[in-house]
Amino acid sequence: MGCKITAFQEEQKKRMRSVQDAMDALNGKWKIAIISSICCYGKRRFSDILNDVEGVSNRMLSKELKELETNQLIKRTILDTQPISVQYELTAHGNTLQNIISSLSDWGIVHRKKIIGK
Amino acid sequence: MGCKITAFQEEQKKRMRSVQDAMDALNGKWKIAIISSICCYGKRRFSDILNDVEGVSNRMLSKELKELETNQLIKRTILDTQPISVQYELTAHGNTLQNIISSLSDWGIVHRKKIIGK
DNA sequence: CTGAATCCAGATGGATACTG
DNA sequence: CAGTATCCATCTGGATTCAG
Repeated sequence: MGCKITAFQEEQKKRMRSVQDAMDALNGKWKIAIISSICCYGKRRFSDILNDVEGVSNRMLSKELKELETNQLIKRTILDTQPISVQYELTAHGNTLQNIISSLSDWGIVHRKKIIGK
Repeated sequence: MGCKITAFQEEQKKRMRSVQDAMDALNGKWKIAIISSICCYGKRRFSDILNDVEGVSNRMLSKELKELETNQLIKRTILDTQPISVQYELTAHGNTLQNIISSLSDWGIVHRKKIIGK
């Protein structure tokens, strides 16, 4: 079993893993909205994002921001203000998401029309 | 509050919703693998996919297939065999996912190199 | 063979209160 | 302001069993 097609199957596995890596980086209830907010304004403070993203709690915002930072999609800067404020911006790597997000958005629009109606 | 930028904000909201629609359609632990399996072979039976997708249980396979069918990404056909067998294939709409999946895969490869190392 | 039903553990996310 | 800590409800997915 699995002789000639093994190499092909390995390719498939890698492909699936890559897609999953991408999905994981984008997953979580608020990540897309958070990225949009930051991307939109260039630089954005914690409390700004908290207002931009309708419905998110500070707990979840903090959590998702941390994950985005771990994935090097955003950069966190503590500003020397009184009281303290923290600024977030997309990294170069985070900016490469824009193509993906555009593709997903385009497909999502078609998909919604197809499934829900219009 | 929110006067001139309202239209812009509305655009943003739509965009975010579209991305989310796309993510929802692709989400779930096994969907990518299931789509890959079906896509790969063109037509595939339940038990074939169960073997292709390493680790999936029949419960989850059934569930994810149903969601994919609800989203009109795959077509389900009952074959008149004894015992009964069921064939799955991508719909035209499901095939339009290939671009998205390619984009995600490409980005995922870069992302993995960036984050994990290589 | 192709599922559906049940049970159960762990992950996810909301509400609230608290800290530096 | 920018989080952290705690508690709790819901969701997700695995194992197993049952059914057409």
